[in-house]
Amino acid sequence: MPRDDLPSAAEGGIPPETSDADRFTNARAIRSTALFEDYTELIADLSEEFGEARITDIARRLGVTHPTANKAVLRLKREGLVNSRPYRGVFLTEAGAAMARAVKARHRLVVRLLIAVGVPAEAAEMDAEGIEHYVSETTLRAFEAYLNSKG
Amino acid sequence: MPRDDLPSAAEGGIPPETSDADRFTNARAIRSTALFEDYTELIADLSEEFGEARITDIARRLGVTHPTANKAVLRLKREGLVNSRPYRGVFLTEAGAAMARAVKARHRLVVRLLIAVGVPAEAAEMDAEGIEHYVSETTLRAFEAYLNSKG
DNA sequence: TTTGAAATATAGCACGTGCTACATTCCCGT
DNA sequence: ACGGGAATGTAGCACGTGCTATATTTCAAA
Ligand SMILES: [Mn+2]
Ligand SMILES: [Mn+2]
Ligand SMILES: [Mn+2]
Ligand SMILES: [Mn+2]
Repeated sequence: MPRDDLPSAAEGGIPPETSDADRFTNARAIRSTALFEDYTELIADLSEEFGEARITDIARRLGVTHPTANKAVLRLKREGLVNSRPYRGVFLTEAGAAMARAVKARHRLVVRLLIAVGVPAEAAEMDAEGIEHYVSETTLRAFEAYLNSKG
Repeated sequence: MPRDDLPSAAEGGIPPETSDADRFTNARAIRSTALFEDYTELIADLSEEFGEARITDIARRLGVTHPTANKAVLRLKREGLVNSRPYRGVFLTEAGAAMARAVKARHRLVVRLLIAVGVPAEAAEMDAEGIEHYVSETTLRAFEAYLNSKG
């Protein structure tokens, strides 16, 4: 039977529109896609710079070892985000390229917003790498509106 | 030997102050502490509401199963952030309470900042749950300054 | 054309973070 | 005081994300 020496968490509160659990569940879901977002964005950058994305370059840019990058690329492949053949470069699929575009746009917008509210550029760049993944469409549009309403 | 049919990533660029790898490494480090931050903040909330934090309540608020919460609490304990005895509640240590205070302050500040730049309250609450963990001290101070410079 | 160093791949370890299934303990109502 | 349902704990699975060590492949210089 439920305890009742202490007030139950289930009773006594107006049911909030968004429960705590919803927020945390949302954050967990995003956490599991954040790595893919960073990879696709990076692969897009490398492809533009060098014409292809090599495992070694991916690993060095991310600050991980090659085996880690290689394993991640296999997961990206399984998810249909990249194409790759052994000992060759990694290339984004259409889905991967679409993700890369979205992530890059978000990344830039977050940095711009942070700088606009007075965050030093250095810190803005650093923090944006994590923040970007958690910014919803709604928030993104608000950032855009805010930046447009300025100089 | 290095390829040279394509320009190497190592050459040809001014060494940037903060490398890409630094940003990603920083984000990875934060990701590994984000869960602890959410737990300590939540345990502080439950302790204030009910006088103690029970595993079941923690699990329900986070939207995970009890075994998951239980295992996480064991990790928190190992890290010296909580005290707990079998079949009893979970209590923050001084270190845990300090973390909870810092995280809660950050959480609130992030929500306020988001709302201040025009993000709807609902989205601000949702996004802040992920964003909060990646906001550095520098950025935090910038947020404070920005909010003080407003009504 | 041979060959060796760089690049890439694979094997296997550690640990985190989730789950389900099952065991144990607690404590309220009777 | 005791019986049973709720709470808590534990075992074990899956998979992600990192690592080191080792094997394999590629390609440009000799
Ligand atoms: Mn990122
Ligand atoms: Mn990014
Ligand atoms: Mn959080
Ligand atoms: Mn929080």
